[in-house]
Amino acid sequence: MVTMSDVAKAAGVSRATVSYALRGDPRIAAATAEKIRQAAQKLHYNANISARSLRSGRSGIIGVAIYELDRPYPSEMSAAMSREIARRGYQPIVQQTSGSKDDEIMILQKVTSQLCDGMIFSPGQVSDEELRALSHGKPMVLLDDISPDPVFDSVNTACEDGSAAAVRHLIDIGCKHVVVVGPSYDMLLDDKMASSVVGRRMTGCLRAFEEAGVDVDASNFLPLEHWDPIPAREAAYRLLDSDDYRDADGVFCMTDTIAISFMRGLADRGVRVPDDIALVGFDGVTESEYAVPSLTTVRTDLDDLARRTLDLLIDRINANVGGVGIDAAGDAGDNAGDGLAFPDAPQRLTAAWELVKRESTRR
Amino acid sequence: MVTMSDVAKAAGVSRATVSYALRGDPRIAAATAEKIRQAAQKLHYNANISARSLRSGRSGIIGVAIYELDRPYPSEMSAAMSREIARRGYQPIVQQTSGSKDDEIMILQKVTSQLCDGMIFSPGQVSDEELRALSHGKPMVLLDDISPDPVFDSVNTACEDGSAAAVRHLIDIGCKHVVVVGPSYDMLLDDKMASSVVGRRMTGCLRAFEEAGVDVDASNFLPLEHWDPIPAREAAYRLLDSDDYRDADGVFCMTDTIAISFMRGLADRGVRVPDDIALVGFDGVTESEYAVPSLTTVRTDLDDLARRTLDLLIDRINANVGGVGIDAAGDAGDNAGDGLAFPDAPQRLTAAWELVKRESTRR
DNA sequence: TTGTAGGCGTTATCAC
DNA sequence: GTGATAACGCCTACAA
Repeated sequence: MVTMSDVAKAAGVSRATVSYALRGDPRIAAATAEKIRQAAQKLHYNANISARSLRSGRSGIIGVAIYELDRPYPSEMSAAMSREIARRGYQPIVQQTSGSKDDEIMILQKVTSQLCDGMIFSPGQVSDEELRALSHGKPMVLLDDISPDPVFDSVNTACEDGSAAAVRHLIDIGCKHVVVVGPSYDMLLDDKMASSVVGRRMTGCLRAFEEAGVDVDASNFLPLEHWDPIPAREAAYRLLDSDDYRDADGVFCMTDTIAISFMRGLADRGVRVPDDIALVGFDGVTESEYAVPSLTTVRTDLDDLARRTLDLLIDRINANVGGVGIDAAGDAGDNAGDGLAFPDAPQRLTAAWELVKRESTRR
Repeated sequence: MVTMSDVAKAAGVSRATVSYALRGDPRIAAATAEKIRQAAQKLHYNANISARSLRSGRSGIIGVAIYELDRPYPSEMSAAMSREIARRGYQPIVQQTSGSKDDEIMILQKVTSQLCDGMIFSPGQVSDEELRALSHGKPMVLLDDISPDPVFDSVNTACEDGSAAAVRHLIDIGCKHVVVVGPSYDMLLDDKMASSVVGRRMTGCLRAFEEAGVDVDASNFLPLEHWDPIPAREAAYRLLDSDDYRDADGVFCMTDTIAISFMRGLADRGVRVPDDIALVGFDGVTESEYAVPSLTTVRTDLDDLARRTLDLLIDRINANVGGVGIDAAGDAGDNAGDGLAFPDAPQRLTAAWELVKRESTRR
């Protein structure tokens, strides 16, 4: 391994000078800096991240921790985040939380919060308060976190407006009995109605029903225990087999993956989409465009999502630099939260989206 | 941040004792060790990875660097790798190489080879020799790397046998004119025929054709500049529009993503699968099961792939420890078996696979 | 069985 | 402008 000392020796200067020069400190003479850069280049020098991180607390890495890397939406989102992180001059790393709480904690404790200058996290089981403790004062932006009393910045998908648009579209094309696949009707009574993704998407649906003058009951909702392909496919059988849903002619599935699996379930029974049942999904994954029939969906603009997320995160990272530098009196990060020179209130943004109309609702 | 000193103070011992105890060194008395563990637990102590890595060169992290995280196959593969890495007690991190050579180099230089005890890499543009330099002596296992003179261990998909099975299956169900989508017929003259994924898959196809007594010419191959959805969809139009392929009745696409896009292209023109044209893919992504019609495919067993990959990698990591430390009596059982302090020759394994027959070839 | 001490490569605080 | 020098938190020979 070639270290800073090697570069210093090659350039005939001290280690300190190398450090300054490579980091672009203006105090170093241009000629010296150039000489040092060339020496570094020739030796294929690369700063040791562990050493830098140990000494300065900064690594140049931004971490993305996400649930289920093997599903289309999370993986396309991670890819978009990775690209945007790289574009901002940071190194992206992605981690899979697999949905278990221990896993999420482990990842944050062991890797992300230690190694990363900032984190992008899609919280599953861990509460905001726990996250605060796990973040070690490092900046973090949450995805689709709607907790009533937010601790971190977050960027959300357009749950309400998007879902409302989906249901409205089904009604517009003439559906008389629209069924929403995902939530249970009982959800209405749940106190998480306003603070969870499913609750907010359901709220959007209800708004659309109401605006269209449609009375809603349990037969407008087909609950899904897990938002996975197999239960979603079987949900289609349930819909077809139950008297409650027999005249259903329009279905809104809360994710594209559910929609595509549901569509497969309909195909298993020979039900035609959109002729017999029209179908709308949510997310706008690539797969939705290539399905047969292609899927109408509420597409989240992932590039916009990534851009907004990194705007927030990098602002916080830069703010932290100023803060940490003066931070001689221990880790004030926590207790000074409501004080002066400290971060403003958590922001909450929504990513751009659009309803993409395709064959599954073409009538 | 709570350091080892804090734990030492809380437990009333020295830092060294804490280090030994937490790493399970048998020299520490059981009672002392337990006391230390409890103190660490209570203080929520977590070893600082940067410090550990700087001092010992080991971080407990294994990195996966892969091309295009937003495609189904790579993302499902990364997820399988992540799970297996975690199962072995390491922390997984995933990075997207995006296919550019600079990117691959950057990732290896700046992050992976520095931070990780071992790497799993799916090489795109970088040659084996360059990789050797970039690896900094850290163990690495390559995926689907078929270079004639391998430097690293690798685990491959069953390119030849899998492709042969795909083509054979199309012939078995009665296809008279099978077209392989992906490679160009000119590939045969290419010197990378034996050392690239596309070349080896093509070799498998040729074997199946030959065994079936089918004469092959350019009309059995439909080249694809990029293995992406849009060109694949358009390839279907090309197939239908060209006289060369007019009587094609069976198609083998070199990946599932190509197959599904191609199938979409056929649907655009009202061509029925499998009635008019039968279709086989390669990979076995989840999506292939939910497509309509469901896609017959050469499924790679990703769990098996991950298992074999980590068997190789962790062996090398442990061997490296033996080499680096002066650990005389160490677990020589593994590494000192053959030869001296030098690693054995690169191994090359193939992941389990199966031909999954589905609707797209049901006749 | 446990403590002491030195150093991993970098950055930051001083002098010069 | 540049160069010594001291940490950052941990690991590990060696001493006790």
